[in-house]
Amino acid sequence: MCTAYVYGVNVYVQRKLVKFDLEILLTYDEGMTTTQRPTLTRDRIIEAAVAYADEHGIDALSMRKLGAELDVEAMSLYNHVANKDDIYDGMIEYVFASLPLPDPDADWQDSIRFIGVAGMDTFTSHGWIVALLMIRGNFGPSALRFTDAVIGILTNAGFSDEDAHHAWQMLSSHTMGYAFQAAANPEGLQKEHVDVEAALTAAADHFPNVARLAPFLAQCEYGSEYAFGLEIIIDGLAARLAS
Amino acid sequence: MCTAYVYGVNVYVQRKLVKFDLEILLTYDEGMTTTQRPTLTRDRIIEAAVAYADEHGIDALSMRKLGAELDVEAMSLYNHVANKDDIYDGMIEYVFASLPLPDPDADWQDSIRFIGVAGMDTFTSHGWIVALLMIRGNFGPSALRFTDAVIGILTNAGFSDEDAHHAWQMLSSHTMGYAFQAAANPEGLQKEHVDVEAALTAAADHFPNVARLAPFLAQCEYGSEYAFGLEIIIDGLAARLAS
DNA sequence: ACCTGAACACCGTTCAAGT
DNA sequence: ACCTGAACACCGTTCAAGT
Repeated sequence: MCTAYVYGVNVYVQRKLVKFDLEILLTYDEGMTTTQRPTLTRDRIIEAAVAYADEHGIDALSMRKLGAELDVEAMSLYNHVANKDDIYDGMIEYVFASLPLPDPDADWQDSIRFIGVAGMDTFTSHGWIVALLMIRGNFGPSALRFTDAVIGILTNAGFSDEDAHHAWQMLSSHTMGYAFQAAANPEGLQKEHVDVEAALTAAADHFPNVARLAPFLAQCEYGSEYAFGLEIIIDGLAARLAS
Repeated sequence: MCTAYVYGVNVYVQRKLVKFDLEILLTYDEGMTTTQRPTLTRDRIIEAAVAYADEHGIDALSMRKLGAELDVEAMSLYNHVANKDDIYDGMIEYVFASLPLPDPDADWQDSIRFIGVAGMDTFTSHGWIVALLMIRGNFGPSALRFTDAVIGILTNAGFSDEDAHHAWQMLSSHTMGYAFQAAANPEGLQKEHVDVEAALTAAADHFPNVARLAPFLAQCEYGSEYAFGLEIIIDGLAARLAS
């Protein structure tokens, strides 16, 4: 891609690794007689991995393809990253670091709502995160910072430690459950899968209830479904707090 | 493993593919002068895949290892199964087929509770199912049968189609969310991961709330947490039904 | 110090050749 | 009809060799 590479003359070009910027960089490179590429760093590798997984899915991400994306042999990655699991951990950290936290003065219910909706947004825009969390867990600093903030909101609201833990488990399960459903949604699946609505209506004889709800199931808006359930959970927690 | 194999003289030995039975079969085989193995079928392949994934995890499952488990070359599997995805679909079907349905005369709240707890049990005893559902979706006959039953319970209880859909999404997200958490739980993760409780308490300076809840987080009983949340959801749905 | 090519031990899958 | 061995195009990762 970069047509020439002068060894030892690495000029760092500040950029994000989105496709658009990448093209600009390449155009820029080709205009030069002596071209250079930005030095390889762990951060650049992680960003490239996130961008690649966003576009092609996590299963398509390989060390060789990631290297090609960065204009480098796969083996060069190992100079900046321990192994592929290390890249996975970096990707998880990257996503959790991007989660916003609410205004500390806000009411606990508003805070929980804000965090929930923002988290759901982030997780659905990086559909691979659920799969990654299942393999690697989530104990990086950003994940801990996030967990700490939510638990802090709950205990400040008056929940006991035990109830705060209940609430945390419930909220995170609700969020991960919907993020999972959104990611496992046929739209997100491989194309070779049969059209779902057709499959559902075809099964009308044996599964009348499913057939009747087929329109709802086929065009489910997970974001608003999530919000609907979140209100029920918040109400339930508030009732428990009041008693 | 089977020392000799007389071509064309396959005697089917009824058995389940659990380790114990396998050993019995092998002992039996070695005692015979002319040994035989059960004919290969799709069902036997699926059962072996489920047993293998239960024991070694879904990532360790490969066509070659699965073949070895069945005393056959990997390529023989393709005579009974389209490809690995087909095996995945069979494994999902196998799990959903094992889900029990409640007494049709039971109260809707008891029915939902029964289905939820039984589902959570099944999903946690096959920890790989969440990952598989994320790759392949769940539109086999048993999954549809299960979905149909739950929706039927809700509509019989008086929920509108739209509210039944809301409730279904919420219940399945809750269940998949907890199944996900249980599967992503450090106990289920690779051993090389750092001891979580130690990591949490070490982070005490920066994350006081997490540190305070460390005991709860480390020894979380997902089954009872699930049941706790399920009650809140059922209460919320009942309140919505009453209004 | 960082990048690379060849190599190793694995994958899923195809296909012609066996019985 | 079913099983197999060799082969192909991929993996993650190691390591000695380059600059």
